Amino acid sequence: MTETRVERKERTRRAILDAALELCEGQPLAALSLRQVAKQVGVVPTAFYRHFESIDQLGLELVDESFSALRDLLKAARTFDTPPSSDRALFLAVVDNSVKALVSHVPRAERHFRFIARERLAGSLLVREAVRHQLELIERELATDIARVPGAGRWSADDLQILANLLVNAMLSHAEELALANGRPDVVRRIEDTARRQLHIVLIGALSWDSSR
Amino acid sequence: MTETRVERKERTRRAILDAALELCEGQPLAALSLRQVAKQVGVVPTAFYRHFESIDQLGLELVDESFSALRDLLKAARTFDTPPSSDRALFLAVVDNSVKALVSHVPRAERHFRFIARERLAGSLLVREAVRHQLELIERELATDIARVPGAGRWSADDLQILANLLVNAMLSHAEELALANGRPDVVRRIEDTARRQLHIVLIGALSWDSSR
DNA sequence: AGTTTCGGTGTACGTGTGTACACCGAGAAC
DNA sequence: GTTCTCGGTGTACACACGTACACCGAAACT
Repeated sequence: MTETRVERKERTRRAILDAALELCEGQPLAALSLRQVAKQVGVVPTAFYRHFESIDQLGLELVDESFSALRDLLKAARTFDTPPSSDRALFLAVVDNSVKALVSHVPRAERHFRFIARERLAGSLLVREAVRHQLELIERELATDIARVPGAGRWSADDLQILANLLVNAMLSHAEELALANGRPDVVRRIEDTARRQLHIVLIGALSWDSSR
Repeated sequence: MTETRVERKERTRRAILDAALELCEGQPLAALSLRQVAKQVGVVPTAFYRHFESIDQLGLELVDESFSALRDLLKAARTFDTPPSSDRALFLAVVDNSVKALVSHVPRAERHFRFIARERLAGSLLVREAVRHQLELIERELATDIARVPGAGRWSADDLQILANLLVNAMLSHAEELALANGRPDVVRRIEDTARRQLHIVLIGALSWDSSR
């Protein structure tokens, strides 16, 4: 009625995305059928094609959705108005901020992260590549941020990349655990603590690491 | 003929497991149909039930198969006839041995590891739990081995667990990369190098980490 | 006011699915 | 040599699937 046509279209598009995300819980996207999604939305199967040309395309959409907020959040966690002076203090602050960002954001988009965890290695080729691409972006952004800290000269470009990879992998595995924690406060706190300590260990190791060894 | 009945049964059982593993490439186990597997084996669909009561049970079998050799290999990589004297030298030797074990073993069971990577987070509840259980065993075994090195007193039980978790997660992500490398020698070498450096960084960090900080 | 656009409908078809059931035939047990 | 066991067969059914096609009706455009 008072609803314009594009609004209406956007609404059922969202409904399809949400339905897919919900029906996916506990099974991979590939095991999901068009008809299940359509039924959940309350729409006839063929209507699906008005919005997505395949389940795969829907998957790509969900991947983008899942990462868009997170990447900004992580980058923000590494920018300071007045950065700590020593390398060590700076790193510890970055770890704290990043872990806090993760712990606060993941539970707010739990279903999305469970989706990512599932599809990262089990999804179709296209979806897997999309996830991998996003993770590489995060890794690269982290590497360039690390390269900017005053004492970063000690690391070669190779080692920077490797360090960033180690950090992102650790964060990823904790994000996956968080997404499976169902927001239970004690579990979340334990994961948070583990993540912080692990990242500390890594950065302490990195600080006494010399690429020209 | 010259083939006994149990031999024959074991043979088609193996054929079913292999067929499942092969058909699984690029899709999750849950998206696999009984009939596809049966056709691949060259057997009528209902014959499947003579060996497994469900695809899920077949999955559990594959999980056990995948891990049984690896765990022994990793434990062996941490036992020395004459262990190095300093903590640091010991750790570096352990890292080298473990990485070598991984790099030599994973490509020999590539399909199994791709299977594990896929099912670890995307499989059915039962399969996921089986994988998680195996990983926890590896983690625990690593933690007790670390606890035995002379200078391990510096770490609390908590921190030991956390350290082992960090190491296993790093190894896991590299094992997954290896399994996807399709044995391409340059890629394998790069992964091996990355893994070794990352584990070094972690252990250097751990060595200058004090639980009572 | 008349026409076009387009999200959603309803029907219909061929195919693949899990599984129930009766059956077979050769190796094992007696 | 007779009987039993049991891996594998063949048929059959009800169901869910993806998708092609013609159609509808209201918003959007002219």
